[in-house]
Amino acid sequence: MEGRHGNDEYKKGLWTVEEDRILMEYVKVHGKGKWNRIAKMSAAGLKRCGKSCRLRWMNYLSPSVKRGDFSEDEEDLIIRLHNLLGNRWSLIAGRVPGRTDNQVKNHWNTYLSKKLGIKKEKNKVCVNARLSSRDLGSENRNIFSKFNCNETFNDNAGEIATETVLTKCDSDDHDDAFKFIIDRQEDTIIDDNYATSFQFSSDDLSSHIAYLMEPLDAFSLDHFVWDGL
DNA sequence: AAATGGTTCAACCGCGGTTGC
DNA sequence: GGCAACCGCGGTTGAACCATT
Repeated sequence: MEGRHGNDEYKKGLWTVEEDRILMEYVKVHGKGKWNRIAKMSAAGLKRCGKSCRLRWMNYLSPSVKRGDFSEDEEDLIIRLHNLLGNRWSLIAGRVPGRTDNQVKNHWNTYLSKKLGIKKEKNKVCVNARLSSRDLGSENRNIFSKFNCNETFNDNAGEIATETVLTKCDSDDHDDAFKFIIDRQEDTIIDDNYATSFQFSSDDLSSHIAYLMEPLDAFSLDHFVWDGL
């Protein structure tokens, strides 16, 4: 594995103008990827590990990277996306044109989280799920302890898909009732209503439940009972 | 002017996932 | 299947910069 232990073979620290020039020249000729080859090419004369080269390109040198202050629109978008996705910086950055995950993460940690007064805390969500027989065949009712759950949010930012594993942690006397824990991302705050849906799947069954989430209020729809945050 | 403390952000680290042999 | 190389992610670090005393 690269990056383990100290390695005098490669230089660390801030990049110089000359190093940037060499890296840009390499990408111009050979394209992105195969970052570890750069240092091995003696002609390049760049004593940087592949990981460092990749990061420098992705976060700074790439023409698609936007520099400068974040606009209000960008900040609004990041806040809303963070509400939905938590600290999934890469996913968030993918929806903020020109911004990298590192930029978004830094801006959140140094500015936005303070502006919003957000404290770090684990946000586990408990869901009581009541799956009817038409969703869960009687012969399958007790054999599943975990469901893959693809959760799709929909708000003004568009549709966002996330993946969660719901772990069955309890069941009561009703043979069609289950309690699940959704381990959401840290720092998740929900301050607007938004549409969301769950797509459950296991080897032999699939179920789809859609509802409008109203944060902090218990609600139920169809055969779902929401236990709140 | 110097010392100190706070902030910013580029870069590093460790880890998990993917790919290819 | 096992292994190594590679890629990408999120958390963390620390040098540089700025503000205050």
